[in-house]
Formats: sequence, C-alpha cells, structure tokens
Amino acid sequence: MKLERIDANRYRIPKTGRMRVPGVVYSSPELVDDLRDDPSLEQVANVAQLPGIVGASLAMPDIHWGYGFAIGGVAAFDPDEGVLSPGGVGYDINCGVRLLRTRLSRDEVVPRLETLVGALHRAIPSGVGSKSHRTLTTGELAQVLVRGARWAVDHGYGEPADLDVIEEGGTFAGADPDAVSDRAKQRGLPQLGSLGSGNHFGEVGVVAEIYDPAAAEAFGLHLGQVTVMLHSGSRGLGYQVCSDSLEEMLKASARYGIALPDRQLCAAPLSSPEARRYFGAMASAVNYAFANRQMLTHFTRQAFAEVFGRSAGELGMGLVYDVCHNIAKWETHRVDGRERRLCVHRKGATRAFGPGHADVPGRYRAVGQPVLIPGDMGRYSYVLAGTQRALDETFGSCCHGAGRRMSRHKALAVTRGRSIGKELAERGIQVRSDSRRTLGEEAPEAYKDVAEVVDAVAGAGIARKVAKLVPIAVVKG
DNA sequence: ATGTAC
Repeated sequence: MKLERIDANRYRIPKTGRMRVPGVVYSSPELVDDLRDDPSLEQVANVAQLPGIVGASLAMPDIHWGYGFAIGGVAAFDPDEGVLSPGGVGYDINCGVRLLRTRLSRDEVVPRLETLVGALHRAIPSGVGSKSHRTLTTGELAQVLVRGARWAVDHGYGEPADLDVIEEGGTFAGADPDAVSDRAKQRGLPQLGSLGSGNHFGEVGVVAEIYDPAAAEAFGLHLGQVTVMLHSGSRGLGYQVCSDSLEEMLKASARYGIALPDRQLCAAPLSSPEARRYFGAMASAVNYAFANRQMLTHFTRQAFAEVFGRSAGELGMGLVYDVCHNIAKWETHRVDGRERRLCVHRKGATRAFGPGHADVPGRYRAVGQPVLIPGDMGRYSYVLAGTQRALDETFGSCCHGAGRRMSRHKALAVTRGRSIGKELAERGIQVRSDSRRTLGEEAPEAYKDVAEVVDAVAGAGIARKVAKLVPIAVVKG
C-alpha cells in the first residue's frame, strides 16, 4: 500500500481507483514502518470507497486489522449521500473506558494491594459468558436499552453526578429496543454488570507523571494518586446486535446498489429504513454498555469501601470521564468552512473534542474533553485532552489504546510455559484472572508501546498529554 | 470483542 509522508505524524494513502477520498493515517516514523505491509491499510482504502464519505478515511496510530473497517478507523458520512455500516462500529458496540479518581495515595494502597485485588475480583464478575450478580427482567432490560447509565443510577448503582461526565450523559438518544432481536435480549438479561473477557479489565493505577498541570487539576488528578480504569462493552447483547445486522445490511447494500470492495463493509444509506433500524438497535446496545460500566463502577466502589473501611464518597471515588470506542453518532463538524451534520463512525477510536465545545462537560470545557488511553497491563496508560485541531482534522477523534502488535494466537505461542501473572507480580503488579489463556493473549509484549501511540497523536496535535498512570493491580476476564 | 463454530 502506497503511503506518502505528509509530516512526521501524518501519512496519506493517495486517492486511486474507486476511492472517493484519500486515506490519512496518523502515525510516526517509529510506528509507520510496521504498518507498511499491514492489511489494515487496505481496509482504510476500502472505506474511502463508500458512498458519501466526507474528507478522508482516517486511521489512528493504534490501527490494526478488524472486521471490514480497521480498528483505529474514523469515517464521517454525509446524511444524504452517505451510509451507515455495522462494520464501522464493530462487534463490541460501545466498548469503552472510564476512569475513577480516589483520595488514596499509592502508599496507602500498596500494603493492602492483595486484599484489594481479591475484593475487586470477587466484586466484578468476569470471563467469557460471565453473568452479573443480578438478572434483569425483560421490563428492566427495555428501560436499560433506552436510558443507559441513567437507569443504573436510578437503581442505586452510582450517583447522579456520574452522568455529567459520561459521553452523551450516559443516555444515547435514538435507541429502538424493538429493533433488538429476542436472541440479543436473552443474551443481555443475565450479563448487565459483568466485565467480559479479552482486553476488558479493571485496573488500579497510580498517577506517575503530570504533563499539563492545569488540565490535570481540572480532571482532579495529581501525582501519587490512586485511580481505577474500567474497560468493558455491551457483552453478548452488542455482539448479537452486530451479528444480526450483517445479513440485513448485506441485502441492503445490494438493494441500494452500493458497490462493496469487501462484503464486511456492508452498509445502507443513512436515510434508509435498514439504516434506521440498525441505528436504533446499535443505540440500544450503546445504552446497555453505558449501564454496564456504571454497574461495574458501583461494584468497584463497594470493593474499595470494604477494603479501606470508608465509603466511596469519603474515598473521593468520583468519575473523571467515560468514553466510547465503538460507535456511530450524529455530530456537527465544520468542513471546508461550512457546518455539516455528519454521521461519524469511530471504531477503536475515541472522541476528543477540544476546549470550548458545548458537548464537553462544563467543568472540563476550558481544557478540553478527557481522552482516556489504556496501554497494556504491564506498562502504563495515559490521560489526554481533546484539541481544536482534532475538531478541525479528525472530526474530533483520537486513538483509543496501544493496539495489538501480535495476534492472540502469536501471543499465546510466545508466552507458552510462562506465568504472566508471576512475571507481573515481580514487577509490583497484582493480576487476577480465571483464565491463564487470557493472560497469555494479553501479555504486555502482545501490544505496541502505548507511549509511542500517544506521542504520535500528541505530535500531530489531535490530543494533548495530561497525565501518565502506571498499573499496580489488574482484574481480567 | 464473542455462549472463541448454529
């Protein structure tokens, strides 16, 4: 794939063949060499062929191969000419990350670390097919799908102030529970309030470095402070929504004459009933994921309260922010000097709205939206802030994590016979998982160095570095 | 990511 250097952090896939727009890849001299033979670049070029795509088919520095669209891809579509594609959202609809602050210091937590990680592991149901502490009734699920995190708060999981610092306030408009299949609903009933598996985690970290004191203060972060990051999504319900939609979208692509370079890019015109139906189902799964992370937050607070003998309020366990990684949403962006309503697909990408944007919570508006970037479980994670430049160039989007550098299969092969838990414990990181296999697949070396990814987006100016977090305890599926 | 193959 031809990749032209624009500057140190921007590379162009020139518009050729049936591409309607060029591709733009955010990367760096360090990361770009590994990318040149990567099939994900072809996926970026394929997305550029879809009708109504605006500006460019974008890729973030953590890009890797995904279903149809690359993970780490961003694409915006015109309401009249454009399309909605389930592959542009992904299987784990509204997979996302949230960060909690505490008033605890590293020195207070480290002596109790084994107790804490045990309590978190008990409090947070995890693993493939994991079930929640509570099974919903069908009536409750219908409410969850429409109200999201607000439903959870109303039922005692967390506090109203949490909602102020969740994308969309924790309730995504446009949900249509009737568009969600019975099978998806059945899968969702027992799983609300469970972590899942794979790269999902709960992580206790410590603020190890501050790059932007003003933004860190606005986010309530300071050196030596203990934080908790949660990464989870819409579980089996979201998976089933995606799966159910693909067949219908494939038919729709044929019906509306959309030429597909890859069947996995199946899509329907944004104005079509098929797109409306998928949007309603996707939005329902988005709300399920918001409610899920809200319940996991409550369980996390309970575990801390139990271990430290003080309430979550006394421990200062407020929510910093909650970002979506996999979503399509209507947003207004200025394109070539004109405000346009666009449907922005982010797949393995984070919204990163800059200072002054009305959708950034008031307490953060002066510094920009918090952008939470988890790394691998052995190194570090970052807190960034969105920028005006992101709004100008990437539809207000940024990277979402380290990105894999090894397939799960390869990671298992290179970690065979090793104990990843023991290796991490020797480095001061307590890990609890019921699955040795998950730990092998998720070994730190299976991921790119997130510092390089973050330096690429910061270098490009589409986010600003605020703080670095180092892990001390991790619960995994 | 995922009742890791309906």
